[in-house]
Amino acid sequence: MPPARGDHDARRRDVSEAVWRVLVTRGFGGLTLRAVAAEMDASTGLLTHYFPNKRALLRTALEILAQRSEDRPRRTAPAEGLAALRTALLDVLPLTPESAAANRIWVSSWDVALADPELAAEHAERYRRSRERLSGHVAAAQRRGELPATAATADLAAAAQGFALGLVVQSLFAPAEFPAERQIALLDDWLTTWRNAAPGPADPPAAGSG
Amino acid sequence: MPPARGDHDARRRDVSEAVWRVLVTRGFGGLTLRAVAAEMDASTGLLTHYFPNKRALLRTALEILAQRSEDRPRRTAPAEGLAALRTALLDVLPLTPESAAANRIWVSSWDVALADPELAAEHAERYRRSRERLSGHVAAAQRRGELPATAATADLAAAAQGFALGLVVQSLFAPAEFPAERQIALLDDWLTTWRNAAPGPADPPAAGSG
DNA sequence: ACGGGTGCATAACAAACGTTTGGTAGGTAC
DNA sequence: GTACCTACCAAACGTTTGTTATGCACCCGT
Repeated sequence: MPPARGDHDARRRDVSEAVWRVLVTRGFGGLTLRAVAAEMDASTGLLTHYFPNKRALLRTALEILAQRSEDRPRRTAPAEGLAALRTALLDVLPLTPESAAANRIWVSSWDVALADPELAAEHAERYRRSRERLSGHVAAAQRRGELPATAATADLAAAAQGFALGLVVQSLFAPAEFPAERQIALLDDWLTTWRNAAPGPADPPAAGSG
Repeated sequence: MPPARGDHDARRRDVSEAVWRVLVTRGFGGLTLRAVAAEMDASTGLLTHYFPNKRALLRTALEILAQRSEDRPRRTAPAEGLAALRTALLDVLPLTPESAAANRIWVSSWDVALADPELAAEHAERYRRSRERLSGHVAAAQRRGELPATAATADLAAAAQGFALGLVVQSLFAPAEFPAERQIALLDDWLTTWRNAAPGPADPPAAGSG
């Protein structure tokens, strides 16, 4: 039996957290084994002991990133329908410094991910799942008459995710222009507009035909 | 007088295009002087002859990226108001392979940009200008009653840009799920929903109440 | 036609990179 | 106590990075 089996996973988590800290300050372009090792006052030998190569380290870093996004202290749970959708989107936005750091890493990861088909597929899968989760809330909201039932559920979910993602990017580059209150206000305006379209005061001229 | 004055700028453009091609396939993480040199069948000596260092090369690469976005064959011009806003957003979306490549590079650039305050500031400025351009169309649409006058012009412009940016990211990672027609449909649904909110089911049209 | 400066390749450079190796400390099993 | 396995360090490996130095070929004004 290995002497310290439980320590193994804990150590891996230590490494991942050091990776996290490096990514926050230097991005993926500055992610090197030496930087990570220095960040945790260790040697590169330690890293290679727990990860076969840099790619594996990077992969688990992205997993940690995804997990942190899921395990992050959720704002609420009991809400349903449109309120639940709002909550889910609020959880994504960089409203706090911690969330801003996490989002910063997310955005940075898109460079490596887009350059590597395998990583791109994993990222795509994550966003697909996120969209499915949102779809659940959208569907509930549609049943409750809080969102227009005429629109496709998946389309509304995609629009919601897109709106949140875009707002994240804008906020990261111009934090002064997009303080937390404004991000929330923009989201609420958007949700309200869509909810007001729910009963539908009749939309004959809507005409999606370009 | 230099023997080939016109050639100089032309050569710089050649280099920039090679940079472009490298970025499309390998992203900013794979942008090296040797890769660029090989891409244009030249040596690294040529690169250093036209650019003092890699940072300068990267900087002009980002400028080329911005310029290409501006010089790209615009869809139309005569449109005004909501139609102009729609056109401007359509110009951003990755509806064609070329636009997808350009957007891919945009997204990739966020990693280097976020890690470098100077580049981040330049990026932020570009997005701010883009938002201002959109604001012009939004304001016109509001005057025409095509968008709710109750909402702040800047907020609507920010929401529009956010929506487009987020849709770009989603489309890049899941091109199969977001073909051009769906991107357009999502955008039109979004615009239509907002336009239907313009007269306001409870608000008198164009009433300027505080 | 001929010197001078430009345009660029060739080649070297130190630094930093990911990875590999040899070895030590300390715990567990027998 | 002996054998062994895990955890880890220190150092070195060969490669790739950005940058610099040297030298040749061409075009130009004179």
